[in-house]
Amino acid sequence: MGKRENKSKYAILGILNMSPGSGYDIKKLFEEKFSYFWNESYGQIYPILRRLSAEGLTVCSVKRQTGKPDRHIYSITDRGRKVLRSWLLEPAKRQVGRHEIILKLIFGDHVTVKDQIDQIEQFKNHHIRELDEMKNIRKQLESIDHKSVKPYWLMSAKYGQYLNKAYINWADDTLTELRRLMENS
Amino acid sequence: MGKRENKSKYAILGILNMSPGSGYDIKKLFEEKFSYFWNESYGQIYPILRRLSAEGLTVCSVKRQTGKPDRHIYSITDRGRKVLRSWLLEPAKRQVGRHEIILKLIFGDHVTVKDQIDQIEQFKNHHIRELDEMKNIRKQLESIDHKSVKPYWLMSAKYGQYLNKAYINWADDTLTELRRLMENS
DNA sequence: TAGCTATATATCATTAAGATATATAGCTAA
DNA sequence: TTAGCTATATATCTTAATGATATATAGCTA
Repeated sequence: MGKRENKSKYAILGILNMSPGSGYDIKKLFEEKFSYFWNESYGQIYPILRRLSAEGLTVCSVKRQTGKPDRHIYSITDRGRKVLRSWLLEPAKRQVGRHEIILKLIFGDHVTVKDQIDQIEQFKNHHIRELDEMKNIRKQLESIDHKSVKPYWLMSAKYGQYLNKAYINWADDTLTELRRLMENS
Repeated sequence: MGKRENKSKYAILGILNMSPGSGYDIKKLFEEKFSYFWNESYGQIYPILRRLSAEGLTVCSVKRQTGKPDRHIYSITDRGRKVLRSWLLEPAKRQVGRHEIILKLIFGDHVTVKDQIDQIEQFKNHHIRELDEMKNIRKQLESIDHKSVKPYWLMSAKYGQYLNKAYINWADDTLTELRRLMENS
């Protein structure tokens, strides 16, 4: 049994709880501020916004514009806040995720060790860049001084740092191993 | 542009390249040996197996059984191996993944700090258990002595260890921060 | 004997991701 | 100057992926 939940629904409610906005605003926010740990597509956002209003969890007001399409601005309702809250209290489910790099490693007695090394190096470089971005985000966050909200954003930036460091350390470890394999062959 | 790729297709080809098997075998293998970094559902496996055979990347032989449904055993072909190989050489794409725990943290100025602490503690416990499993897997791998294949499995077990340690360390860090927040309020 | 597990294939409904369609305005580089 | 890019804004379509369920039999166990 165990109903299948639409996570996007709660993610969107959460955003609207921070401040009202349009589908376009929501998408932009996910891209700019959440992209390291969450994404939403228009294919989810627009239909869900309509459904949320139909369910009374949000209300929509239309702002006419000239030249550009009208802005549909959604705000969360008290019912919406209640639904969001009960989701926040449920234990967070872990999503397994697909770690392509590991699949390729395991299947890769099929390619050369040199090819494997290239793979891992690209992987490592990606995470070095991402770690760097995380450090910048953290620096920016530490400079602002918005009580109450700030600590949570800081924690999430740290999350990114911890993870990226783990990826990089694993890559280094694996690269030494692979280089040893290459020499002994 | 940039075609959308079906990763499951390559994952399944990779499994069949290790040894021929049925859809059921493939599912079981993913659950037993890959579940920490990759999963496949029947909804993907069976249609893809048929498609692979239609494309000449696998061949299927039927083994009649009494009482149980016939076993459809798929083997990879040379063309299949070529397709797999070219995928293995492409740079592994990173999937962003949805880190529910972070969403809940950021949205959670809405629940009590105590609730947040409970969330993070559950998260931490989950990863402590998983780290433990990883250590066992690694111990088992180190006891076997299958040249050539073993190192890749070991590297993937280490990957799990590095990641789980990062999750646990982040959780500890975050918990101290949350407890400080609770005291100062 | 009722319920659970294992074997085995198959499909269905959702959920999610990614790409594209439509339309206008403003900016920029050939 | 005009062709192309970026930004604003909504909307939809296809494909991929997940999770649940259907069907059917055998063997084990409480």
